[in-house]
Amino acid sequence: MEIQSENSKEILYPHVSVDCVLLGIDGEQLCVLLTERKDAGTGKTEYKLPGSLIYETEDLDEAACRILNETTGLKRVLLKQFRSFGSPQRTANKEDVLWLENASKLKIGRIVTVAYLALCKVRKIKISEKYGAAQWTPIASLPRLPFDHQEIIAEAVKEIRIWLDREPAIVFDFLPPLFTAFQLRRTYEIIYNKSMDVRNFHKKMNSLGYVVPTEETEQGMPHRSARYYRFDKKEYNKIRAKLNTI
Amino acid sequence: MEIQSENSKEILYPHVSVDCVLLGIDGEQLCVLLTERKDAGTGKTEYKLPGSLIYETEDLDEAACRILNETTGLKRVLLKQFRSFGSPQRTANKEDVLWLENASKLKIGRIVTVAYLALCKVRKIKISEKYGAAQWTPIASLPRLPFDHQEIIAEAVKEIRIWLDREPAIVFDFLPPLFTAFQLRRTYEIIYNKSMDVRNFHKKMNSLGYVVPTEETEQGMPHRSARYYRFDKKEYNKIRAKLNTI
DNA sequence: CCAAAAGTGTTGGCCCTACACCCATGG
DNA sequence: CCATGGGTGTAGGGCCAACACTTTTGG
Repeated sequence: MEIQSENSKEILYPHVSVDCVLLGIDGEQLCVLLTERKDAGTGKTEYKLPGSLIYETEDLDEAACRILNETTGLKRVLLKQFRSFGSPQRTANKEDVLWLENASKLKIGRIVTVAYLALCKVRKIKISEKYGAAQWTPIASLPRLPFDHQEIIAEAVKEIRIWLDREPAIVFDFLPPLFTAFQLRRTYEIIYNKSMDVRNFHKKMNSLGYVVPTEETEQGMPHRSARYYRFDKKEYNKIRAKLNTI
Repeated sequence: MEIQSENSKEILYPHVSVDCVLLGIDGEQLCVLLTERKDAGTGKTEYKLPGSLIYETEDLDEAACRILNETTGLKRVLLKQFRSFGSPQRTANKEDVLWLENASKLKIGRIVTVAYLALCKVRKIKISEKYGAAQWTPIASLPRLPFDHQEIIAEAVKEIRIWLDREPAIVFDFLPPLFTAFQLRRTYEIIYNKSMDVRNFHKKMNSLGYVVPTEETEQGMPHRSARYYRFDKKEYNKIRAKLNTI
């Protein structure tokens, strides 16, 4: 991905946007990061997916990284393009269009949006003020959202399971560097929405090779302290590389 | 998908296009359907993926169906959106842009394209003349292609395996209604690019439940005649439905 | 009767599932 | 000492991979 000059970045391309679905786990729930927008008429606070029109000279992946960075302050997060949405009905709601026209200072007709997906540690998000405050919201209790953001989120939730099947390493994006077996298991349980057998989970986890036990343990629990594990990325990549040569 | 009036169909949206990668198996090779385009300058025949700008009031899936129909005469083929391509470099080649401007009568700047994938029986394609003649070309020996069509095809080939893993029924889109075990096995071998054990393949095929033997056999072979099998879509959907309720 | 491809069974390994008890810690 | 969650082993079943011979047919 190349660095763009500030100049070329100033021209928006008002036909294509990028929206980012950032998923995270907060306690017991799968959450999505929403940013605030002020309603043009009522001034009421509403929420939307972090997203923006793309710039004239910007690649889609670049735009997604930029949005992520502007919204969360994060860089180097693995973003995956997962689907484009282009129904002419997307801009059927006049309030949504009006809001976007105010925000972009451009006449908006139809917009095709390219949706990206990323997994995050809920704690890591720093609130950037460029697009207003960001907020983690449980998937199960979303507010009314503009455009087809509801549908985009629903598709994203379906997509993470498929993605996780092919790239198991991404679960660790949900977790801190040191995590307990319980945390990892609970993460899987929340994503796949089913409970898992504790013993089988331990066996599987230990057989993987890239989830390695540390000597550290959780402190101050009212019961036996849990061991911390860490994700060994080098080992993971070694195993991954073998797969690709088939 | 709704029917559009002819009127609204006449206005093109010169910022987003849809390209279709139709894959088929011709004898021993994986092939892609390309359409002809005349080079504006030299008048030389060149090839490209079937594709077009979208119309103002057309959904992306609709556009993909339209293109498929205009190119091949086929309807009701399962098309899957698999990725969008939006590098500003896509329109770096001036010849490509010039050709598109002539074809569309519109000023072309940047274009984001949404790529679709479908599997076809090579025999079934009727040549439609709206976009020029269509031609099956082996993936292994593609000519020079405009824009980033080469990259799109490469991604499509990666994508079918993933798709096939999740939706086994799509192999039958490659095959005639009656097919031999050999044909089905060879289809898998070509797609996954590895050979398979004959006995294990038969066992697996027979255990599936939705590949059912018929009483008909291949005739006129200089050896024992092979049984024809058929795909039982009802049975497949029954099994599929069970999966989704988990 | 020969060449060429169709069709068929068995075995062993691996992985997944189901299932119950003891261990360490804090209060 | 008790309540709470952490951590462990084993047995059975299903699925996959490896492997060789007999059958049918046309020429």
